[in-house]
Amino acid sequence: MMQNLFVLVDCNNFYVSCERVFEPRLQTRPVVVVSGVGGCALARSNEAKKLGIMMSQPYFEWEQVAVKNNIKVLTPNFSLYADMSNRVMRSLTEFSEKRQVYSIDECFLDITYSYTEGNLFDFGSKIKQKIQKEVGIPVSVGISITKTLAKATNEYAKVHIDCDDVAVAIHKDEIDDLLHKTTIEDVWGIGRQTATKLHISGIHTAHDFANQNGETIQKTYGGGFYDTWLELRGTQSTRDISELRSPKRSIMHTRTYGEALYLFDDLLSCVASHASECGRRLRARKLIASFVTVFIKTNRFVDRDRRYTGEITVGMQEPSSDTKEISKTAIRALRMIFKKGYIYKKVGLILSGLIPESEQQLSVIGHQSDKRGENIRLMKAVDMLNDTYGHGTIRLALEGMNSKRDHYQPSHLRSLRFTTRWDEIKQVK
DNA sequence: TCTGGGGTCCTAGGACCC
DNA sequence: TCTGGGGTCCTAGGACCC
Repeated sequence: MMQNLFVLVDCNNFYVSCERVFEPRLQTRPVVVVSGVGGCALARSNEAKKLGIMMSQPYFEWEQVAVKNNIKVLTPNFSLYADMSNRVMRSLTEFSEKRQVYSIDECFLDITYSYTEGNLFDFGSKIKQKIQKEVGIPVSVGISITKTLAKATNEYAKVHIDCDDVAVAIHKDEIDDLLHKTTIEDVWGIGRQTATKLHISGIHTAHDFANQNGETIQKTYGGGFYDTWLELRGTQSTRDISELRSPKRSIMHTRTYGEALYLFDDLLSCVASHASECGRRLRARKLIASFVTVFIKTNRFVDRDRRYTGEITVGMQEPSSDTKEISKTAIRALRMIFKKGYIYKKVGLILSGLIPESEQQLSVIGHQSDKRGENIRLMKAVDMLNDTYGHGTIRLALEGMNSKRDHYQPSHLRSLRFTTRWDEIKQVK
């Protein structure tokens, strides 16, 4: 039987690396990209990691460290990252036709059939060099016989400096060694909760886990973990790994607000602006939605008796991408979950039951479908104007005009959109 | 004072059917 | 006086990922 071969290419400290491509002065300085002003750490340069800043750690906990060590703190520039990601992924097509873009900074290549001869380590190095040269982003490469093992191999390459960011684990002894050196929480698919349970059972490494009884794993931890168990043992699981993954299942927009929201009307304008944003993304993908989920949450760090989460999913009258319909449904949902007396911090909206626009049922005849045609033209006009003149130029009256809750992205900490905006292109003096 | 946002999948339990 | 069992679908919530 032929052995499968998977490559995982993972960009190192991706957001930070993108920033450094366009601002070489940041090359030697510790850099952290945070989720927003006063937010959590999303990406850290190696220097910042060494200073002890943890992933997702809130800014106020490391503010002192940042000041003392002259850390450059940036808010994210997602249009830049998305564009850089596309460049990386495009460069990778040369190495395999079977490619799965797993996230903005990770890509699996299935080279089972395309890879014929030569040293796999050299193959990995070639990938690394090409991406560095063409895009300027440093990557790590892990190669093994299942995707879960390729993930672990990649992690190994990142941690062990002598690997030079490339590692291969194909033969039994190599895989055994890898499993011994991989702690259980570093296994792909095993998070904090499960890791805690496993530690209690005396399972501390990937090797311990792989040597459990499969049936016990399935019974105790569930089917998802059985897949992980199989993959660590070198058997490809049934998890779908093809490029042709199912299309998007949901679209969501959520926000944590700086100020306290306690009136129904406060939440109403949040929900309305989420509806607009979700509608815009929906239309950009030429989809219509069947269900709207609304949730409202109080501060999760507050005492239990002051905490509340309301969440409900409501069907649309008919699937649609019309912001007004989405908003109407969302407000109906909000009425069902709103409780007076709580201080809300987070409001979100999720659209699901997504269907291609082209499959819309023409359910109603007469004036209603005329009206629908009118609405579709209206939404197109709104999207066009907002694309041209900026988000929020045209919005629903409910979203409010002068609200502090406007979708204001503080841009003074954000780098320029070098690759997607002519007026922000990098200038050479 | 301060603690992100956008996703997917699995499971348990209830409703309902035959 | 007794009160099956299997299957499916839906929902809420949890766990995990980046």
